Amino acid sequence: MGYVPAMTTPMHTFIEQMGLIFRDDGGPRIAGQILGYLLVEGAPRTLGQMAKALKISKASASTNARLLELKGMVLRTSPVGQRGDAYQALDRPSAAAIQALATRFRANADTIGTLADDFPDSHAAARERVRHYADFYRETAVFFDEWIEMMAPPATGAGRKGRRVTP
Amino acid sequence: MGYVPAMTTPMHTFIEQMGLIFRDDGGPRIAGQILGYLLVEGAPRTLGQMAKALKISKASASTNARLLELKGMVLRTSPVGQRGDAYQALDRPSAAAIQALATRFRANADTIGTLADDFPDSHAAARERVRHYADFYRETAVFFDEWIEMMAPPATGAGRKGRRVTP
DNA sequence: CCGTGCGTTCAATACGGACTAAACGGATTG
DNA sequence: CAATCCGTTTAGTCCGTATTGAACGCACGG
Repeated sequence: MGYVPAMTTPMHTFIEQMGLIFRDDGGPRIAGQILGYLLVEGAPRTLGQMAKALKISKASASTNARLLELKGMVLRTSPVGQRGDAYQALDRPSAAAIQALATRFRANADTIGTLADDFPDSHAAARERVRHYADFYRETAVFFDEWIEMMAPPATGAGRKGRRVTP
Repeated sequence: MGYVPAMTTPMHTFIEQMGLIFRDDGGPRIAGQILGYLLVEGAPRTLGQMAKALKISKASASTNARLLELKGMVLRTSPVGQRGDAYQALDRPSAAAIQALATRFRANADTIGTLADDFPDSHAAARERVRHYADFYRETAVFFDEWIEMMAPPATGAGRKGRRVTP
């Protein structure tokens, strides 16, 4: 089969960049590319479509799409009258990312705080330092939550155009 | 050489946990351990001390300590009358981490926003979606900055013992 | 029932990056 | 200078994990 001349549209560049960003965040590059692809497409896309468009295996598409779903950045739909599932980018994917960050921070705060409680009195100063550290984590988690809430107005006006899809 | 019976204090557990947290954040495990160690110790410690305490090579200690310094989570001091440098945990290491996060978000927002501008009119809807995405990044970065500022009262009292080392 | 299309799971591979030992360079001390 | 003592650089190893091809399970359609 002949070459596709590797024509690179701005959309391609964006998708590639999303992969890099995701990678820098410590995640799989391909998950970022899928998110980018779904953002560009807008409408739901199947695993087969992703695989072909991004030149990856179906297995990789499946794994990473489910990862995105787990992170709450992508919605999985199973439209009636269609063979398989389909995935679709959410309006505000990064909100879910922040949410996850808040959760992790809270968990870290708890873990560290508990450990600090075990410090013996001989290390009272260290115990204080570590507790402060844990406190910062916890307070930051709270702050994140407030930010999420502020950005996603649930009902009371001020809510951009983001209408809520009644579940 | 004889075994050290692997006696594990709560402090050790904390240090180990810091390594795991750092790893989950996508960084080198050892950098987290160093930060944990410095938090426990409180006072400045040299590369040699870190290497021995954490059972790692000097090279690794050097590399990861400098990484922490780069991230602004650790302070490098060169006390007069001492042979080498020493590192010391900052009062609020995680503030620097958030700061870095804000910077990355801003960079991401810029990159994505620029790429979106290149989208042709045939993809106007996608362009809008991507722009929204970039906007969220940017606004979140601003929010992070405000949070940092709120947590670190710059001059007006409350300034703990953190005197500034005039350079 | 068989054949087809789909998503997931599994074992194997490839790749990247952490970590190390050893060499290097620069300053200090006798 | 010679002898150390540091910190950094370098080249190489090792380990984790992303990614894949192939096998599997399942639902539908003939």
